[in-house]
Amino acid sequence: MAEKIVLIDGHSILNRAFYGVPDLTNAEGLHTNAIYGFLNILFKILDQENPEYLTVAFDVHAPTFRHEMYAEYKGTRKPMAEELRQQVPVIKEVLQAMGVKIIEQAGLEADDLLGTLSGRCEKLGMEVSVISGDRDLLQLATEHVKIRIPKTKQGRTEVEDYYAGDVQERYKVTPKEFIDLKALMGDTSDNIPGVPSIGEKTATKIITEYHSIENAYEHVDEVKPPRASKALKEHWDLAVLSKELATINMEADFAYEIEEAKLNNLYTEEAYACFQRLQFKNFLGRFEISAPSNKVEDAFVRITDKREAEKIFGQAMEAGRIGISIYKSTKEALPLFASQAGMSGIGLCYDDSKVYCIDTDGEITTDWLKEQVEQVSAQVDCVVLFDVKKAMEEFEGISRTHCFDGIVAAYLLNPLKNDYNYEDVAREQLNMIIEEKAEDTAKVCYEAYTAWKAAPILEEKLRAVDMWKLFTEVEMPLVFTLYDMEHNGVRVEGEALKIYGEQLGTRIAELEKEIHDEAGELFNINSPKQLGVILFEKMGIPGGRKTKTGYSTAADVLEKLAPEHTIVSKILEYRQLAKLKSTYADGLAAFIGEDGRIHGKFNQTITATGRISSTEPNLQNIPVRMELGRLIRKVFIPEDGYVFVDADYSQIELRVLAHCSGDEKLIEAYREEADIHRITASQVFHIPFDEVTELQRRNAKAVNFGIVYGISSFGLSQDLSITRKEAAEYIEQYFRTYPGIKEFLDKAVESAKEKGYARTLFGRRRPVPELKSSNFMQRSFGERVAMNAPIQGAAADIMKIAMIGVNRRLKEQKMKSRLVLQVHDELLIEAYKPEIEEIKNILKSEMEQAADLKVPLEVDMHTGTNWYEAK
DNA sequence: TATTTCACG
DNA sequence: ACGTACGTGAAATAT
Repeated sequence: MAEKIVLIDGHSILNRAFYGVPDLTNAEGLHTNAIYGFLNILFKILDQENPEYLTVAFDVHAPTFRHEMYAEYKGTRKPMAEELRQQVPVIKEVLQAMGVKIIEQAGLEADDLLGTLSGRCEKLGMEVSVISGDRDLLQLATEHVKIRIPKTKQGRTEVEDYYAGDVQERYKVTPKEFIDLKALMGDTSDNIPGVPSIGEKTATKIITEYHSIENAYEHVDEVKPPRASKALKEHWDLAVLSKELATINMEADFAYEIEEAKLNNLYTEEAYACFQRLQFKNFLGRFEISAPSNKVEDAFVRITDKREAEKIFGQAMEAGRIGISIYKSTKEALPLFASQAGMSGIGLCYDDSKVYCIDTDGEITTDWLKEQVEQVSAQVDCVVLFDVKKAMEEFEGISRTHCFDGIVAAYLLNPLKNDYNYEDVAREQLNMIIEEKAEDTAKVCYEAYTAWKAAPILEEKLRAVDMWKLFTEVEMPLVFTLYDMEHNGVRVEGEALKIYGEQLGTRIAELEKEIHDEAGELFNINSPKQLGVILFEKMGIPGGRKTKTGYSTAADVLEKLAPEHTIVSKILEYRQLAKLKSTYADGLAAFIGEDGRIHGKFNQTITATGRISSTEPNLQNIPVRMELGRLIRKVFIPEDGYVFVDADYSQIELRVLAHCSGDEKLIEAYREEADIHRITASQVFHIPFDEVTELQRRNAKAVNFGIVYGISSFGLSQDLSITRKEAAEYIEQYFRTYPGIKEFLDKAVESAKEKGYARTLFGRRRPVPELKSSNFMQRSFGERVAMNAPIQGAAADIMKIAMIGVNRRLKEQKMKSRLVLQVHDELLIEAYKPEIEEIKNILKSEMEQAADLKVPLEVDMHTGTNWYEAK
């Protein structure tokens, strides 16, 4: 059997993949759809052909790939979309990592490289497959050179194959004649002009008869139809030029060593790393779990002997920095008790030579281990862990001043990722790939090693981007503040919650019956799909917006219909109650612990802007706007002998904006400490303060909010139910009144475009990759993000600083009062009655002094015997 | 697992 | 011509 080579037209396949695969992005915000599609095609071809050789050809300069959708517009060559452009170097990296031969040569197009190579290989007696999305290459087909054109049909890629005979069959001309065919009919997508007024039909007729344009020209007077004859005479120069353009050079001069194209194992460690970074999980299965030749693993030691462990902890005490990891055995604990399963060992690393896994299997008890770790933590300069807050479930007493949390550091460096773990840190910071299927001992050692090894690198990077201070003075202390808050929990009255839920249940059942009666049939009201059909088809109510799956039944759509149709208002009420019952009444009840309190999680590494998030349950979205929902807050109660003190910042984001923009008028407005929205209305609409109407105030308020979100006329018009034009006028008027703000927002966008990230007062960064998008919508989103992130982020920073301060005071003064909730601009403290006044002082001063802005930070405070009263 | 809806700042 | 406000999380249904 002859040897086989596969030749790939790199840009053509990448381009095809880009438009054929829906947009994908990895955690870093890098677009990956074209790479994914390319590899899909590559693997499919390789699986089918199993060739001995493989080569991918690229053009050196590919600045003007046209958008397929614009191909019909003659001569319009759009610059390559940014989302595609950024993937070109990455696919080359991936191919290199897989050991695939890449050729590119200045001055030569990929076509010429492919043509020449296919000829050379055929002469060597090989079978050649050329993979391209471009039909131009059909001229290369012979009996041994097969042109393969992948097509994406309904998500699946199918490949059309053309040997010389297939070209003849499909186009009625030989591959060589195909060039002449192109010369006559032209190809707008490839900037080949062709002869005017000659299309595919005529061209085929002429070439099948005369076999070449030259021969046709010799018999030009006989060429039929007369229209074509005339065109050929008049535009002969165009035909010649077109033929030249369409002809692929098969004699190009470039060096190529066939042995370099020999296909070896594609599934290398480097390739594995690439695929992990790109998050191509379904390709990872192609990799054999090859044992890593990692030297680090030789340093792993499992310790079960207490004497040895003592010695090791003794040495660790002397170290400057230690890395620690925890593992909980999954084997022994029954799933039912998994949540209670204690620690069964730790990983410990304090230098390059050894990484220990200290196990509680033998005489070493968990309590002893905890004691050792806590003692060591106080001795060394730096204890590195991944997820310190979680580790504190085991090591409550760990040093609060010497900790370095690897995931928090990784989050600051890139807050856009979905999750943070030591495997990613090892890969990103240490260039080390950790195999998935490592054993417990290996895993725990790898984690401890990564912690120890990566910390100085993370520190260096944080310093380099000016976030070291933010990390050490805000984020790390916050870890412990959040731990305390979670640990404290908030008391919730389960019995009252149950009654509330039951009341909702009764009313929900009534509404359900009424709705079904009016609809005339039983259906699931919770299903937007079924509901849409009932309302807009069966009942014939004029539907509004559509979603990608059907009619929108969102509240703002239904509200417009409610006055006309009683069923719609009942549905709205049903929705509201169903939400309250499922999410809040039943939802919260499930989280009440044995101690009668909810210990929700406060997450530090979730949001892109620096805010904290709340889960299991979400305690940051307890209803407040509607009275019925707000009643839920009555079940949040303090312990006996305590009351709630609730403190919230007054318009912290607008104040941050006033400070950052330095706009004199806005700053002045805040110094007057009056109703800011009213002042805004008065200044924007040129009306005396006292004559501002409620409507004007509401509009001004909406604009103020809009500014913080990254204003757009569309968004504002939606919010105020006005036309886009009117909204645009409001905005323009606003910017005229506060020119400093306009300037600030413009600069925020400009700076983010230039630097690639938005930045807060305190140095926190948020990358904004969308700003580089060629897609208008994406780019506009990026612009709004660039305006919003510095404001929302700085407000988050300020609150974090305040929380740390408040918690520190509580501890320093050994108070019984405790911090229980944070809701972005609000803190809730369960205050011991004798301490109430002091708590108020602490809250006020720590919150107002958290940052020194050009406008005062103002805090509103209330007390109450439940959260409803205290707000 | 994705989509839709809706609760909060 | 494009089709949106910024940031979250949970529940339910559809796939």
